[in-house]
Amino acid sequence: MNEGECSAHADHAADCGGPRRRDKEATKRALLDAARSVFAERGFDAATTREVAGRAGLNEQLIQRYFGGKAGLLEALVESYGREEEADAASLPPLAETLEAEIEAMLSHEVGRCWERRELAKVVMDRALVDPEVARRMAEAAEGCRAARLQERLETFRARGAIAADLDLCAIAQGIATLGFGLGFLDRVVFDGCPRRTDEILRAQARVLAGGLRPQP
Amino acid sequence: MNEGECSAHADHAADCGGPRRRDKEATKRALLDAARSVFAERGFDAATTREVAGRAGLNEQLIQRYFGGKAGLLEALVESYGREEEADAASLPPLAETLEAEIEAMLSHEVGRCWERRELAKVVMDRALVDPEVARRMAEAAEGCRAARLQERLETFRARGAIAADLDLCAIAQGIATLGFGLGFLDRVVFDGCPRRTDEILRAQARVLAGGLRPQP
Amino acid sequence: MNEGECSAHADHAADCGGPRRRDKEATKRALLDAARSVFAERGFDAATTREVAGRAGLNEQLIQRYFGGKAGLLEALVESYGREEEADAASLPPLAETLEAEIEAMLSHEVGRCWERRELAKVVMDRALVDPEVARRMAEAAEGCRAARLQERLETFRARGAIAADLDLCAIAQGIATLGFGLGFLDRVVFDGCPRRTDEILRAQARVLAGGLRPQP
Amino acid sequence: MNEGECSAHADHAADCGGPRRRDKEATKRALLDAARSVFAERGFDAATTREVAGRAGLNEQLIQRYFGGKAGLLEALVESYGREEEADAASLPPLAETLEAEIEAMLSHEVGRCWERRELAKVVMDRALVDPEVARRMAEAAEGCRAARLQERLETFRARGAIAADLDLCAIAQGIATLGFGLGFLDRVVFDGCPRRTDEILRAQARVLAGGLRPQP
DNA sequence: CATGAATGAGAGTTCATTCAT
DNA sequence: GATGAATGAACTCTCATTCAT
Repeated sequence: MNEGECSAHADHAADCGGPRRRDKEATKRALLDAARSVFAERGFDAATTREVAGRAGLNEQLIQRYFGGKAGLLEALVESYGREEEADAASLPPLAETLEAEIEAMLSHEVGRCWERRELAKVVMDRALVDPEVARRMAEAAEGCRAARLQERLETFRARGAIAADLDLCAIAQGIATLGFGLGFLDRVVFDGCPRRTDEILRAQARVLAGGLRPQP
Repeated sequence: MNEGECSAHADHAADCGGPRRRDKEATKRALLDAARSVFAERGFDAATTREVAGRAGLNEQLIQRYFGGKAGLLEALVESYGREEEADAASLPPLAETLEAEIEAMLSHEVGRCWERRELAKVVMDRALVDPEVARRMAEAAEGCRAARLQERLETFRARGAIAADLDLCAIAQGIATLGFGLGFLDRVVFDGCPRRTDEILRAQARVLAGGLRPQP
Repeated sequence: MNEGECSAHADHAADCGGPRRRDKEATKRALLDAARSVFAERGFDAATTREVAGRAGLNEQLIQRYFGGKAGLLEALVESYGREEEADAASLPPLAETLEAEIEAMLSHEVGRCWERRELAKVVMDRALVDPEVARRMAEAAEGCRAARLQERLETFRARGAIAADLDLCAIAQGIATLGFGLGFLDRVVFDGCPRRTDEILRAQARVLAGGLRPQP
Repeated sequence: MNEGECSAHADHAADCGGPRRRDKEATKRALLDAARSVFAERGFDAATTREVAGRAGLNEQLIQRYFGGKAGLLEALVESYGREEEADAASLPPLAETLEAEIEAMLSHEVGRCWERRELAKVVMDRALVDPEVARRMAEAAEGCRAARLQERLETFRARGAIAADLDLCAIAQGIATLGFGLGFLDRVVFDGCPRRTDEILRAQARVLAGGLRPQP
């Protein structure tokens, strides 16, 4: 509680040089963390600023100060969702050896990411259901980042002759992206599905899809 | 109770002279219709019983009387979702000629149904995000009805020799079901995607999947 | 439930000659009994007509029909309180042999009556606290019936020379009446006092009062 | 907190310029005063927090803030009743010269106190009628404070030889306490009796009781 | 900068009652 | 005559937010 002055923030201890420096950023981050957690648990509308502040161990008033209110907190979270999606698209694993391994890896990666970001994803989906603007941004992240990147990678395989020339890779990439999100977010996060079962489904799909993409003799 | 006297009331229009009174079933239906609409639009938590009653053209208190409150209204909707899913599983189109046509038809059928039931689906998804019990029931409906039926139909095709013997059809059916729901509910309903685009994706997937399922020489 | 037609009313079976005769009076009585019980238990304001009707096994609407509403039910109870007080004043035990025995008997009688009528007394007191008109009628019953009767009996003892001539028997009778009601209603009914303890107090007071009333040499 | 700055606030008059704000203790006191008044007037159940806040000239929400709701306000009042009873028992007038004067003084003191605390007493009695726990606490205050103190004083008179040795002074003290409360609260406060008449009754009782307590030759 | 005090709006629910069957 | 349906009013309480210290 009272070791120095920045002790409350367990992780990003960073440099607390000045007597009260950087508290502002740490406070904002603590509020966002708490909000993500509370919003995910209760839904945005049912969540209260009191609980958010309480979970962050901070005064309720700071939400007003730093985010202009509950809505501002949400906006910041939605923004961070978009940013993380972009960041993630830039850090994909290297291309796999075979097409089947590649599809499996992409699906698996997507499922894993949905799980890691499950709180944020729940918050954003919760709002997307009622706020078209949020839905638009969520769709953009899905299509612009995930599907686009996926398509690029499939094009590479086509260049190697592993995929039939007459297929609409854009549509196929979108289908696979939708499947990945469906498996990762809906089945695993929302429906609390068994991870092993998801893996089986994912592998079966990868095998069939790879088979279907291959140029037929 | 008996035929005649306002028995239909499909769209609670005041088509029987006086203010639509003294018809318990019609009243309940009107409230459920209004609730589905309002809950889908605003989300359950943000929706108010006042607006539900207003949209139904009925007194707010009747929600308490017939459903025991706002929560009872929701419960009735969630129940009706499950019931409709079951009913739907019993009224599928006949098997298609080719495997590709079959997969395309099933995906298309699922997408269409998601669109027809979009309000109810939004309401249930909205709750599934915060209430594990609702999530469980939603998952059950998806797997028990959709995927199971799909698997049966694929088995028929396998019996005809159109599908390789060593494939895990259960996992594949689940994957296709997830894809269908993803395309129908997420892409079309939530993300407001273009119907034609969804169709293209759906057809591309059907073609690739059918190709991949076929016994390889 | 269905033995004949008047089976529901256990006590006043009386003559149920006609097919539905006397049901009206029995219904009113059943409602009053239930109301007395519910009002005493919860207080008038917190009691609901629903519970009253439920406890009587009758339709809520009959309260409106027969008593004009919840307030009418109360009015009927307050009236019956006054009537019972009067009736009681007319059926006192015969004069005791000694003055001490007489005072003890009167106090004891009052305490017993408070206990028998405890529900009704609670209802009336509950209203007397907030409604001056009810308070007036309750005071009238106390003074006009109890104290007046008590004074008469003390006068008889004075005529026999058992009470000093210069005492204000009216004031003394009122004091004893107040004591009796205090012991019977407050101590026993409201404060749930032990009956034996009340008896001891009552006997001690009777002895001291009788001693003090006796003409001093 | 400290002296100066609106420390008194005896009658929440806006005597410190701005609208009586930012003074927690004064706010709580004003709410309690208003609640006592409103609850006494209407009864707890019929009273509304709106009227309490209105009479205090404060926002309704502060009742939630400081007392956790309407029930908390009541609890605070019931507690204060117990505390005041105790405090009062510690500040009795000195022993009178004669036994008769002593009994008269005690009765008179009790009646006076009932009158001063009439609002609070009505509130507590109102609840004691329906809440056994409140009744228990009220009985405790009556017996533990009033009767016990009275018995002590009578013992002193017995030690002086003014009271017969064989009398049960505990029972007699309880009887006199009940009489005092009956005269003060029931007759005067509830039944709105005439103060002079109460005095007459009280004096007559004191005379008779004193006579009866005296050792008989 | 940070915090306790204060506030207005509004939600769900309960209740006694009136309306028609 | 009796019963279910319907209704408007009101209440307590919660919440996000603004005001001052």
